Amino acid sequence: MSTARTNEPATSRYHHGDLPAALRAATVELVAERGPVGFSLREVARRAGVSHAAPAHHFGDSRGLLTAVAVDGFTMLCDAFDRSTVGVLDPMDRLTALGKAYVEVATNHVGHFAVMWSENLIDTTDERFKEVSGRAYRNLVGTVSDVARAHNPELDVDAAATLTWSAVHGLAMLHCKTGTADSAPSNGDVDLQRRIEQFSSLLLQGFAQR
Amino acid sequence: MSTARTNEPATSRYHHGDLPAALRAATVELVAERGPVGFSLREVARRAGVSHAAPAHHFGDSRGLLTAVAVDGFTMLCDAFDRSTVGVLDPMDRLTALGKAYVEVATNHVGHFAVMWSENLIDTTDERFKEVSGRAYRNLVGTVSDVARAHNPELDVDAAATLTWSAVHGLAMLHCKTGTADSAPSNGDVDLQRRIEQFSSLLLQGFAQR
DNA sequence: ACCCAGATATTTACATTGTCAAGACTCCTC
DNA sequence: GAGGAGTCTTGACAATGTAAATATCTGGGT
Repeated sequence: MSTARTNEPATSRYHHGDLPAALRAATVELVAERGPVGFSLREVARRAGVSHAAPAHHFGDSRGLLTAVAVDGFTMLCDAFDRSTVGVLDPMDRLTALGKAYVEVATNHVGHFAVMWSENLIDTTDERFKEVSGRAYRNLVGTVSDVARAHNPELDVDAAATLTWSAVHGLAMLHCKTGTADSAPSNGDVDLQRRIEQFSSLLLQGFAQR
Repeated sequence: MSTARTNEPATSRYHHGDLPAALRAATVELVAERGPVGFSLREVARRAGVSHAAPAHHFGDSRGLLTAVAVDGFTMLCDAFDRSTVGVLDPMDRLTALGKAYVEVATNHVGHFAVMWSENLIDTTDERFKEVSGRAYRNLVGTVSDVARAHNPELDVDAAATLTWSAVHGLAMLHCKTGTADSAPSNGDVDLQRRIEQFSSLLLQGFAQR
């Protein structure tokens, strides 16, 4: 009879089982509630049911944990990008699909998303972070480039890509209200999904024109 | 013989002279150095040469001081908007002028700018904040609306305005690196001024098309 | 000239946080 | 079933934000 270790409540054991995962989850939850600034290492430890110094062993410091969460978020974004464009051939349709995927991640993973763009809280020089965030960006740039190649050879690809990235990022930022109540310039009450379609349409009209 | 109060070094006096202004200045400086997260009320007080509790009397708490700085920033933005469009009649030229003014403020007032968009650190329900940030936004929306009226009656003004705001904001965000070293998706080495011109061109092409 | 009320700044105090170092516990391997 | 690596806790320290009590200055009325 082996002891039913795996069925025992994690709280009763000295070793947590999968503390890193629990800490990531608690972080995401906390950030979604209080915003990236309301994050606290000790509160995360509290929610995971461990002592305040436990996270250090797995993630180093506060920045390390948040960076790990940011990497998770960008990984999800890359996956969503890939899923959204599989089988889609027309470059314009692909670009629209990327936009929708971006919004989807921003909406369904508010905690991750807020951390991903809190550049002051994470280590943007982290290798894994650079790799995965760069991959997401390159996916977008490549698709914009395809649009140009297909519809408008004279398009400044670099400028168009930056514009697209800025627009979709700015939109997500304006829409992503974590922690604090509601904010200033009013995001309007138009839902995000519809918004991204409008953006795609407007941007693509500009891109396709020669 | 009146005592030369006004000529004495401020440090020797119990009363500071204009502490609110000194605290705002110290805040802007500190944020420009260490980013909005590196901000600390005690450090600001230290730089202003007063005790750590002095700011409370003028700004309430930490959030109050940052909110005041954000209001200053948006006020400067509104002023820059007004200055940039005086005498400019064509709606498209006006819109481009607004974009340049925005970038100018973002570039020349990094500290203010970082605080303006740190929604988690300021009180976005503050009346003065809502007034002045709303005014800036309305200025932009109105101009986009004028573009539509002049060149394309069928343009969805609301969508176009949000896109413009998102784009210019996203760009400024990606470009505005306070505190931390350098960041991820690489803003490229194209300078901001040129970038905003490219954006204007691309966006306006899309807007003008029917 | 004097004094006092209100504004301004300091001092003291306390709870919270991030990080470090030292110790306790557990699990796996030999 | 002992040892060692990995995991978690405990205790401590400096820094921070905020509140309350105290000290100092300023300006105006008498």
